[in-house]
Amino acid sequence: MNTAQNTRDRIIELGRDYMQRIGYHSFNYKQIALELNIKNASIHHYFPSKEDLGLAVIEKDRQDFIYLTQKTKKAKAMDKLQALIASYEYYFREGKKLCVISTFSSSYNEITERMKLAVSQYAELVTVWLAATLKEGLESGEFSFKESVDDLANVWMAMMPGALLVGRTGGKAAFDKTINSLRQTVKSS
Amino acid sequence: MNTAQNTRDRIIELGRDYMQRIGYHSFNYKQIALELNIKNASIHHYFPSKEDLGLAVIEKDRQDFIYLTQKTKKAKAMDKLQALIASYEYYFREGKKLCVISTFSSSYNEITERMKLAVSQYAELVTVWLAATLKEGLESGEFSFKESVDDLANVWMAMMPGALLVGRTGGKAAFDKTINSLRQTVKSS
DNA sequence: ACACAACTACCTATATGCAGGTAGGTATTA
DNA sequence: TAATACCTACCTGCATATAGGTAGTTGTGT
Repeated sequence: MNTAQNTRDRIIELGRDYMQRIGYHSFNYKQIALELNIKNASIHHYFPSKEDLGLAVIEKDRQDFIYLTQKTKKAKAMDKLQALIASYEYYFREGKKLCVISTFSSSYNEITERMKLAVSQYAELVTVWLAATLKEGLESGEFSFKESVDDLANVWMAMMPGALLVGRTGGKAAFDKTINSLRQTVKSS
Repeated sequence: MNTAQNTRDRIIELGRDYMQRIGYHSFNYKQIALELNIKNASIHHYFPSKEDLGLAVIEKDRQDFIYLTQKTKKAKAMDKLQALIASYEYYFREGKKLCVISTFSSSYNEITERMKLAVSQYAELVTVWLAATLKEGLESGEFSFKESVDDLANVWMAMMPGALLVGRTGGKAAFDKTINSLRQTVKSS
């Protein structure tokens, strides 16, 4: 997904990266202005307010997720889940980042209504996809678990960002353990 | 634990509350100065730097956790876990707060080394207590699960804050579902 | 083919506001 | 009289945002 061609796209990519690392509010225009060799004001040319950039980052990430789901459309259920896990492993490896959803969830009480809506809808989209994928794997006999599909989708939604948080304080070992436990949830009994 | 008598303690309590709601960096001295009817500079009298207050908040929360473990020392394993869960339910109910550990984990890449150490040690303390409690319940026959005690402790460490994050975007229903699934982990087959 | 209008992608300079922090003073209590 | 618990009055730095300008490009009518 790192196909940033023009300045606008590069701002979104860099912005997303910083936000995932240090959070939406700690991130500032100066950092990316410096890296892109443009001025602070030029970022305002593309994104008049910080909220605009925040929304663009959420939308970009949502598009990337949709792309991931389409790319794996014909894969086995486990491979679909593994594709998602892989991106989380990438986040952790590259600077202990959080995912975009948990980044904005962390700042949820201090973002605008439009942003809250955007994150919530994005989170719902992922939840629905997870539930569908779990159901698919269950029906094909690939998975085995006792919880309801919806409940397990919820568990995944909580544990994936949870693993990233735990990994920040507990290091790679803690992160890996959590992800492994997560994989086991579809192979219980 | 809300037994704030003197100004110093009240600053810690209010500081903790704000940090859990909006994060360590978004929180500022003015807010609590206003609520306590003192001036910004007076907070610096007790906590010369923001880091000092951050460390005090972590330490206070750690003490509260230790108090919880001692209060439930002779309780059944499930009641111990339930006591911890209850505080998370309280966090969610009262303003969609995060727990202190996940609050600082969220800001992990932008806090000082001393704070990182304090959070990590605190997280380790909780993990160890969880593992001990899970082991206790398993050996007494109260619990039943197939994972290793350490792995399941890790799952709890990830899912409790995860539930709070999920609850922010998905509302009370999502939070409750996740917590229920968490409870089921000690009763699987 | 050429003049001119309009747009894109930046720039400089500056306003505004706020956050963390300090210096030094006062009032109260032990 | 010394410590404690505040205060007033600042400084500094930085972050978001705006106003207004320039250089180059693209489109359009005659």
